[in-house]
Amino acid sequence: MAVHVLAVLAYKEGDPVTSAMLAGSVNTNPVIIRRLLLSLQRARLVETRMGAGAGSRLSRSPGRINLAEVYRAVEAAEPFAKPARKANTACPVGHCIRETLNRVFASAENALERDLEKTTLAGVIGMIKATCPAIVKKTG
Amino acid sequence: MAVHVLAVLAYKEGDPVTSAMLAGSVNTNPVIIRRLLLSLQRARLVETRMGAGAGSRLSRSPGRINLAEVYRAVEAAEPFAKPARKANTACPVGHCIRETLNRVFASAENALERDLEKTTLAGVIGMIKATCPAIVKKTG
DNA sequence: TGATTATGTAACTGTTGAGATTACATAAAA
DNA sequence: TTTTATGTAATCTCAACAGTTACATAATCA
Repeated sequence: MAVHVLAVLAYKEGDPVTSAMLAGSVNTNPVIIRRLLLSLQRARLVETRMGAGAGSRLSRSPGRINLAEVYRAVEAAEPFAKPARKANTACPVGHCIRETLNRVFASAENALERDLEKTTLAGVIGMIKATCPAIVKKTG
Repeated sequence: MAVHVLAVLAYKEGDPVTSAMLAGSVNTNPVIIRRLLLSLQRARLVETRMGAGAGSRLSRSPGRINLAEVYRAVEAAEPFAKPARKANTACPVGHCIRETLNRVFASAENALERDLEKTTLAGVIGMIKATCPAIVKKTG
C-alpha cells in the first residue's frame, strides 16, 4: 500500500495531494493513509503540510527514492515469524537455534533489501506507464 | 518453526522422532507439529511412518537440504501484504500498479530465496554447535 | 478575524491468520 | 489385540492490521 501511495504522489509530480484523494485511489479510509504517511514522514520520504489547500508530496524526486527505503520505512515487523513461545531450553537445538536463525534471516533480509534497492519510484512509474500506456487522465 | 523441527531431526541423525518429542523441543502442541510435518512431507523433505514406535526423519542428508526449500515448503502466503480491497480502477495508478508490484516483489522474493539457498540444514547444525559447544546431551 | 479545509490522533470495531487445544478415527508395530 | 503414534476436524484464543467515527489543531483564504 505504501508503494501505491508514493506512486500516486510521484505521479502528481509535486502537487500536494490530500489524504482523501490518496484514499480514493487506494480505495480505503483517509485515516489509514494518514497513519501510513506518518511512517513515511519519519523516514523523510514525504512532506505533509496541514491546513486548507494542503496535502503531501515527495521529499525527493522519484528517481532518488528506492523501494528498499519504502520497505524499511513501513515494515515494522520481521518478515520471518518468530515463535510465540520460547523454545525448550532443555533441548540443545531449542536452546541455541534462535541466535543462529537470526543471523541467517538477517542475511536473507539483507539480500531482499538489496534487490529492492534496484527499483526506484521513477522505475515503478515507468513500468506502470509501460503496462497501461493508454491511460492519461489524472483521476488521482 | 519449520527450521527448528528440521534441525532437531537432523540432530537426531535419522532416528525417527515423534511429534510429541518435537513439540517438546519447540515448546508447542504435537498437532501443530504434525500439521507442519504434512507440509514438509509434501515437499519431500521428511518421511513419516505411522503406528507404534514410529515418527519422522529427514528424507535426505542435512547437507542436501537448504533453507530455501524449507521456506518454499512452509511459506504459503506472499511475504508482501496484498491490499484487502481492490484499488480504485478509475485512478491510473490504482489500475495498473498491481501487476507492476507483483513483478518487483517476485524479483525480491527470488533474491531472498537465493540467499537462503546458501545455507543448508547441516550448516545450521554446525552454527548451533559452534554457538553452544558445551551442550552434548541429546534431550530431544 | 472567522469560516473552511485538512491533518494528527485517540478510541473502538471488525476481520483475518496462526497457534493452541481437544477429540477421535486410522494405521502400524509389539 | 493392545499399544503407540499419526491424520484430521472442530473450536478457541490472541495479536496484528484495516476500517470507522470523532474531535482537537493547524493553516489558508475570504
